[in-house]
Amino acid sequence: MLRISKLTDYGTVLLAHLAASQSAVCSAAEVAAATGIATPTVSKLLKSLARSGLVNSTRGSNGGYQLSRNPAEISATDIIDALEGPVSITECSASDSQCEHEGVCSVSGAWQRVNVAIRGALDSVSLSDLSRTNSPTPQLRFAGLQITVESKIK
Amino acid sequence: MLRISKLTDYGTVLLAHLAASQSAVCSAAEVAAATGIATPTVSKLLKSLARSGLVNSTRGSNGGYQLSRNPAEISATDIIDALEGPVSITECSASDSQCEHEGVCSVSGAWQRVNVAIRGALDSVSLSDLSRTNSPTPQLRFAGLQITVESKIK
DNA sequence: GGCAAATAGGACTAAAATAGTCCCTTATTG
DNA sequence: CAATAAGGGACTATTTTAGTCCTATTTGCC
Repeated sequence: MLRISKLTDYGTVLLAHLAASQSAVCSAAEVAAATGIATPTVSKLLKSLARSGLVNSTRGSNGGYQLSRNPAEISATDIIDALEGPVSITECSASDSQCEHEGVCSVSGAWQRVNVAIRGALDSVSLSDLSRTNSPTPQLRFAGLQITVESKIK
Repeated sequence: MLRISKLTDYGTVLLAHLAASQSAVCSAAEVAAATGIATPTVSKLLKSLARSGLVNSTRGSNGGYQLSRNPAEISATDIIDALEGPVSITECSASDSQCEHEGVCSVSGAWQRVNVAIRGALDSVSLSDLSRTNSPTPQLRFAGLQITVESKIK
């Protein structure tokens, strides 16, 4: 339902923990203990985050992970790109189009506007925003509809 | 990956067809024929759209569906809400929270900003925007990253 | 009245994406 | 050279999404 995956949400929690640890090197096991997320999952996520350059890894004894840059310089877009691939609101891929409806579809064009706008929204939120302590979740209303916005991991 | 489901994309195509049919009543079968989407699927989607009030239905012989209001007054948010439930970027539900990580999670708060921003973006796009004829899909770049934005049904 | 055309609703199956675990390899330190 | 920790990937399980089908109800028309 237009939402990020659980793993991406977990990933944000991990990054927030690393941000809080202020450049100290944390092992996957430490992060798992601190966040309550299962160790193999933490391990998997940190590996992905390392591959995409959001965290630096050190191998060997006393090794672990640390943020590669300042939390203020890591955006929600960066995190989502790292863990789910590039944000794109609709699915079919330009290169190997397997869509049977070519020539009939009258839609496609304007989803781009949506996509750019969403990307802009995501760009404007940084990891430091995301890791601020949890104020009591207000119930927002927007355009008359209730918006439920909670972290999976609350 | 932060994308709308295929069914929602189909739904948009159906609505675009109804918009093009200028208030004439269209049966599910007609719409299916016109769009190339399988009849049972079209039927299912139009039922949902009717339940959420985006289209009006007439039963019986010569019955069918038509838009309940002007295409300019139907936003992307309306469509997504109707077919996927309310937009919310993270998952856990306020009422029956089953999240095991309570008290540990430092994140949750700011996803709200993201969510409101996304909702704003979606609100700014109407069905009439979405159904404009398909200009040759440009390859956008945004913040250095390639954005792939295509309709599943192209 | 009776038949045909449509939607309403929901049950069900199939397919795909997501989540989660585990094993083995490689690097580093003491 | 033993212990610690990340790297990489295979694999399974779970959940979500997609898609189909069946039966009931409503309406128009002959």
